[in-house]
Parts: sequence; structure tokens; C-alpha cells
Amino acid sequence: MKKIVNNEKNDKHEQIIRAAIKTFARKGFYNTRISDIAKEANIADGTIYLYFKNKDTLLVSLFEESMDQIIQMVKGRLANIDDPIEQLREFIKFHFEMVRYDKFLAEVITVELRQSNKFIKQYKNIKFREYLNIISGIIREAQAKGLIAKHLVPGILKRIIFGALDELTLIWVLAGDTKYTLEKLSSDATEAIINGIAIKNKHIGGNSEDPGNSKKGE
Amino acid sequence: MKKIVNNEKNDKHEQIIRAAIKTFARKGFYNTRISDIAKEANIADGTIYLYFKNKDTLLVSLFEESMDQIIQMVKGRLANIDDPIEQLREFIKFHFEMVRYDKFLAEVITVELRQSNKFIKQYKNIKFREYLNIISGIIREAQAKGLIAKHLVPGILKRIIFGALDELTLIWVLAGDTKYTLEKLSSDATEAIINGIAIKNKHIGGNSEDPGNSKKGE
Amino acid sequence: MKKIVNNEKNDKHEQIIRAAIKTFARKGFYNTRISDIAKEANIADGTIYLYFKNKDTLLVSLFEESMDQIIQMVKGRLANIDDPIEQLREFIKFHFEMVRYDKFLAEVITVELRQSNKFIKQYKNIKFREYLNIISGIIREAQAKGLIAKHLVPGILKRIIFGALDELTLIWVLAGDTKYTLEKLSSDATEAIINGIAIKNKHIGGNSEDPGNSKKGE
Amino acid sequence: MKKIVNNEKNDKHEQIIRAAIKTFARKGFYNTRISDIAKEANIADGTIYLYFKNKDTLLVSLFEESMDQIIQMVKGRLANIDDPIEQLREFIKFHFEMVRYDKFLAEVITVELRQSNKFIKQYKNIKFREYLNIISGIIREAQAKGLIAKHLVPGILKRIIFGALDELTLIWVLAGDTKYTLEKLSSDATEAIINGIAIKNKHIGGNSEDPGNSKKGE
DNA sequence: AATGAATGAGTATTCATTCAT
DNA sequence: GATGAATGAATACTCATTCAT
Repeated sequence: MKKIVNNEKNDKHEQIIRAAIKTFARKGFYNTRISDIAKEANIADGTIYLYFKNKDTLLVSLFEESMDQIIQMVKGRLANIDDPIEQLREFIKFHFEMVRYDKFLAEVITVELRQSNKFIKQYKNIKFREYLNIISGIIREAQAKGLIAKHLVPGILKRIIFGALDELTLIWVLAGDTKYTLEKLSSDATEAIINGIAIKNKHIGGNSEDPGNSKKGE
Repeated sequence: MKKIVNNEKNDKHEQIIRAAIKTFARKGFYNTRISDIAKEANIADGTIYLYFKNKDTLLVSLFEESMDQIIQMVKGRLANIDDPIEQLREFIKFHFEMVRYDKFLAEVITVELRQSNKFIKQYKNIKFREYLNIISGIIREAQAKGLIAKHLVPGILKRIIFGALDELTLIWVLAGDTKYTLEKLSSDATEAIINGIAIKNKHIGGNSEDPGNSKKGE
Repeated sequence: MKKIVNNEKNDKHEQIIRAAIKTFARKGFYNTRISDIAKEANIADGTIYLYFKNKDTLLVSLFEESMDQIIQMVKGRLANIDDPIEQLREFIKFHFEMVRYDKFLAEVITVELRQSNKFIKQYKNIKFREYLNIISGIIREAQAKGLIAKHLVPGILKRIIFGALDELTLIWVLAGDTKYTLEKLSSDATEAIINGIAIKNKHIGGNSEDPGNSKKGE
Repeated sequence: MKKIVNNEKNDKHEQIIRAAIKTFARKGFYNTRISDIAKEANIADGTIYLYFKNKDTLLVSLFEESMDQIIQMVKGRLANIDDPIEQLREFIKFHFEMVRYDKFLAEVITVELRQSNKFIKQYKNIKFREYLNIISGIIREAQAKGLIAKHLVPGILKRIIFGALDELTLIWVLAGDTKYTLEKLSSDATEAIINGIAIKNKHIGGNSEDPGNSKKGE
């Protein structure tokens, strides 16, 4: 399994995108110099401009192409699953597999995407919307099957879910994966999202059998 | 009720922070010039440096002072509530009230905080951690009372919850509050987080009584 | 008598224009770096941008302000002269006095003005047209008084006259004033322009009394 | 009659020179990219360097080869004329014929030659001097025959004449030949240069028979 | 304290030129 | 000979920061 943005032709375009992902992850978009990327890619500064109009465009291309690959992959994963709730579990599982598989890309998307959406002119970010809409598609299907209450708005739920996954991605890529395993993040996220965090029949006035509670994990 | 960062002394320090919030919200940290802020504050560029060491420090101060106020406020709100689940409901309610109350600040925090955490040297972001730890404190309390399963890690849950709220905040501040009301975001978030999105007794093999399902809200 | 572009206030604007004139004269507009001008003016590069939008604008300002001064001066000179032919003599005399007085400026105007007219966007060069129109004004007046044949078009004659003066200016500024004196250039130009080069009554079939003819002066 | 720079071998060298003339005329030397010329010539950028050492050399070659052709042509025209004044008339006539015949070349020579003379290192511009010396040759001959006063210096007169022709060429190529016909420019230039602009016997204190004088032609 | 003119380090981008194919 | 991808030196311009007033 190759890096996400990595079609067979190992060309300059690809080489530059990979170098940009790595460098943006390390230094951030605004603190990355074109010359940093060029050095990382072992090419001349000017070469980057043969493949990308400018620095903004490079970031946008990076996002679009990466999201495109990711979307293809996750759609493939979901294709054979019927139960929407199971699809949602698979989506979450896939999300964290992606994060492990391409940590630098995950970091760039998680840290830079908001800024880019807002401050790069004319960036409509179609692919990212498409990714989110996979979630709302699942939700709508689940609602149709009576698995999710209809008064919950798919457009809101998709953001709640993505927001949760995104924030967990953030701490994992920033922490240097030392604190929590991706498996733990994935399973807790899955449970919390699908079942909620509250124990059902104790919703009001429940009591604890296990008062011992260490500080660990805050 | 004054803007969050607004202690009684209506001084230059305050004036600059307010101008910075407004300008960062509009143009983003990296695209904002010190002169933009000075102009917004109706002072000279140089004056900013009498109150803040540099541009980075201004952003950090803005975050710390704002979070400090927010933390005081939310703690006050939670003080009289015993049930941790109710505290969580109140926390979420408060979060969106804050967003409405100081939209520019919400936008800056939501859009700029990640970047800042990572790329502003030596920024430890104690206050933001404290805000998050209010959530994990509630969770731990709930776990102690048997309201939340103990195998869910508070340090993870707090991020799931914050991530969800943060993402909803983002769409509201960016959309110009046209699509969803804050009340709807708040109530859906509360329900999804506390109860989860899946209908309990239909978890497996449920069917839908109401197959009609509009596309709206994606 | 101060340099042409030199109003009483010895400010940065003025200082930069003078430095630009000197540097453009020496190296040409396209081969002059902003840093060359800044160095010549003993200021920082950035300071230039406090006074001029960009390099193009600096050149245009230089032209406009210089021509403005020149136009005022020549109009003053012509004001007390009635005979248009005498006005024309005075104009030519003045032109070469200017050249001597501000050689660098003369060089910039003569060498760079054509390029600028054509390739600096939106440069309409009103002042230069006004300078030329002083000549056509004189011509028209002379034609009204029967001193210049009416079939000669003022708009063409003004260009013939300016072209001649301009070309002579060029060789003088480039030659380092070694070959011909400005007085000689001025007097030959005056005579050639006003009387033409041909001896009148020998117009056809004249013969030469003085066949000796050195190569000098080619 | 082929374009001036156009010897029988219709080779790449020629092709490049023609493309350069067209492109320099349109965009100016400094604003023309090698790739612009290559595109105009339908060849690869690198090919230009097989025929010309660099961009400067290309411009110089363009001038030298063009002037060489022009010189041959004008010498042929003058060969059969005895009267130097008639030769001068023919020279002027030829000059404007050239302008019409190869407008792009005329534009390049008129607009770019001064800059090149001064700022392209080691460019001696022998051919252009030779062209000018055809004029001074005629003048010297005329002086020998008593047709032109000997106190007028041929080296100055040639510049006066060329300057006048050059300036008229400029307005014609830039105006898109809308304002004056080349014939009018040519005839007025011829008359002004040979006879001067002043009516002889009215040189002092003349009066006008025709005070009506339109503004047209300024 | 407040100003804002001046600074000059920093960088995205361009483009003449090269050279492997 | 032709190509055109790659190079990397060069530079206009920006803007955080300083400091004399």
C-alpha cells in the first residue's frame, strides 16, 4: 500500500506533493518556504512552479488529490456493508487506519484545512465536502431504516462525527502516538458516537460501583 | 454583558485585544498586519508594542485571557449543578451561548487555535487545557457515580466532545448563522453526545417506520 | 538654480527622485535595482515604497514632476517674446540649457521616455504632450502671422523639431560632452530648423566654391 | 519584396529574427521572454540558443542584419542620383517606405535602439552609424557643391535629420497610422529639413495673409 | 505614553540559460 | 540539430519591529 497521493507514475508532481505534505506537517503552511519543499523533494525551487501555479495552489492540489484517493478507498470499504450502523463503524475504523497509514497527510489536513478553507481565495473544497457527505449519506440511510432518530439532522451529525474524529486525529498526530493507541481512539470514538457516553438506565441518579478513579487519561 | 475579554479597565490593552480578535476573525492571523489591528483600534502601529511583545504574543494573550474569562464563567454555571450529566448538558449549552455572545472570538479560537498550538513557539496553552479538563472532570465525576462507563477514557471523551462542539461552532461562524440555529446545534450535539446517535433497541436489524426522508440538511 | 525636480522641502520624496534620476541615467530603468536607488539615496529599500507605489510609478513620477518644472520654466521664458520665430529660437536655447543644467535628467528623458510611454501601463504622459504642445502653439501662432507656411502641420512640425533636439541631446549626454558644445548643437539646430539646411538660391544645380571637405564631424 | 531581414535561405536563424522583431515590437525587449519568441517562431526555447548566444545578442544581430539590408537598399537608391539635395529627398522618401514596408522592425529600431546602444555591453552599433553616415556623406557632398552652408557640421546635421525622421516614425508606428499618412510625414519632413520651416522673406516681422487657422493637427 | 517614519530581513516568483535525451 | 524540463540566481516588494520625537 503506497502513500495516499501516489499514483503509479512516480513523477515530479507526485514528488512535490509528498515533499509538501511532509514539510507542511512539520512547519505549517505559512512557515514553510517554497525552498523547504524543493529541498525536501531534491529539486530546484523553480521546478515547483512548473507543476503548480503557486504555493496556495500546491496546498489545494494536495488536499484535493489526497481527499480524492481517500474517498475512493472509503467508498470501496463501505460498498459491501449493508447495515448503516456497521458502515459508520467501518468509516470510523477506516479514518484512523488512514491516519496511521499517512500520518503527515493526516496532520496537514487536520491542522491546515480550516485555515485554507477560509483564507485561500476561491477554494471551494469540493472533495472535503464529499468526504463529509459520505457520513451524512450513511446517516440518512440509517434514518430511513429507523436506526437513527429522524429529528437529528444529518448535516449536523456528520459534523459532530467528523469533529470528534478530527480532534482525536489531532492529538494522536501531535502527541507522537505515545499517549493513546489509534485502536483505543477508534473504539472509544465508535462507542461514544454510536451509543453516546451516558449509561442508559442510569441516566438520572445512577451510582458508581467503582469509585476508584485514577487521574490517568485526562 | 460585555465582550468576554473585557475587564473593567477599558484600556489600550483591552482595545488592542478586541481589535485583534475582530481582525484575526476576518483575515486570519497570518494575513493580518499589525497595521490592520492598529487601524481597527484607532491607534498607532507602535503602540501595540507597548502592550504586547510581538504579534505571536498578542495572539497568545488573546487566547489566554479569553479562555480565562470563559473558564470562570463556565465554572460559575456548573457550580450549582450536582448531576454530572446535567453539568455536561450545561457545559454544551454554555459553549454555544459563548459562540453567540462573541462570534468573532469563537471564530478565532476555532480557526486559529490549532495552528497556534503547533507553530507558536513555547505556547503551552494552559488555559485551553484547563477548559478541556472541565469536561474530563465532569466525565470522571460521572464515572465515579456510575453514569458513564469506566472503560471510556476521560482524556479521549473530552476531545470527542470538544471536537464535536468545535466543528459545529466552525460551521456556524463561517456560514453566517444562516443554515442552523445555535439552539438546534446545541440540542443535537447534546443528544448525540449523551445518548449517542443510534436508537438503542434497534441497534441490530431495526427497521424504519418512516421511510420518507428528505435530502435537506446534508 | 537648483536641480529641476527640487522644491524647497528637501524631503525623502525629492531625495528618492534625485537618486532615481542619477541611477536610471547610469544604468537604465530595467537594469536599475530598487536597492541601487536606495543606496544612492542613503535610505532603506523599503522607504522607497513609502513614497512610491512601485518602480514603474517612481519613473512616471520622475517624468511628470520634472516635465512640470520644465514646462513652467520654458513658459516663463517665452512669456515676454512676441515674435513666434524668436520664441522658437528661445525654446531651442532653453532646451539645451536644461540639458546642461540637469544632464542626468536629460539622459533619462531622452533614453527612457519612449519605452515608458509604450510599456508602462496606463501612463498617458500628459506633461510630455504639454511640452510638445508649446512647440505646436508657437508654430500655429507663426502660421497665423504668416511666418510659417500653413500647409505644414503643427502636429508634425513639433515632432520634427523635438526629434531633432532630442537626438542632439542624446549624443551630447552620451558623448560626455566632448565632441560638440551645447552651443554649437543649439545654434546648428536653430538654423537648420528655421532656415533649413539648403542654401536657398542654389537649390537646384548649385556648385561648390570650396571642394575641400574634411572628414571631421561625421 | 520580402521582409527586410530575409535572405534567400529561409532558415531558423531568419525565422527567429522575424519572431523576435514581432515580439519585441509588441512587448518591448525587456518585457519579452525567450519563450515568447520561441512560441512565435514555433520552435523550442532551447533552439534559439543554437543560433544566438543570448537574448542581448539576438537583439544586436537583429539590428545589425536589418541595418545591413537597409543600407544596401538605400545605397542602391542613391547610386543613380547626382544632386545631393535630391539624394537627401530620396533618403527621406526611402526611410518612410521602409517604415511602411516593415512596421514591426521600424518600431523595434525606433523604440529599442537607444536603450540597446547604451545598456548592451560591447555593442558598438557599427551598422547604425553607417546608416547615419550615409546622411552625412550626402551633406558633405552638398557642402562641397555649395548647396549646404559649410559652417553646419555634417555630424550634427545627420543627427538633426535622423532625429526628425525617427520621431515621425515613432508617432506613426505607435498611432497605428491613423493620424497622418506616411506621405504627409515624408513631405513635411522633406520640406522642413531642406527649406526650414520659416518663410524666407518674412523672416523678420512677417505678417499673415491667412489668419484663419484651425486647431487640427496638434 | 504614543506616534508613525524608517528599517531591512525575508521570500515567492520569474525567466534566461543549460543539457540530457 | 531540436527539444523542453530543469535549474537557481536574481529582485521587487512586504511588513514586523524599532526608536527618535
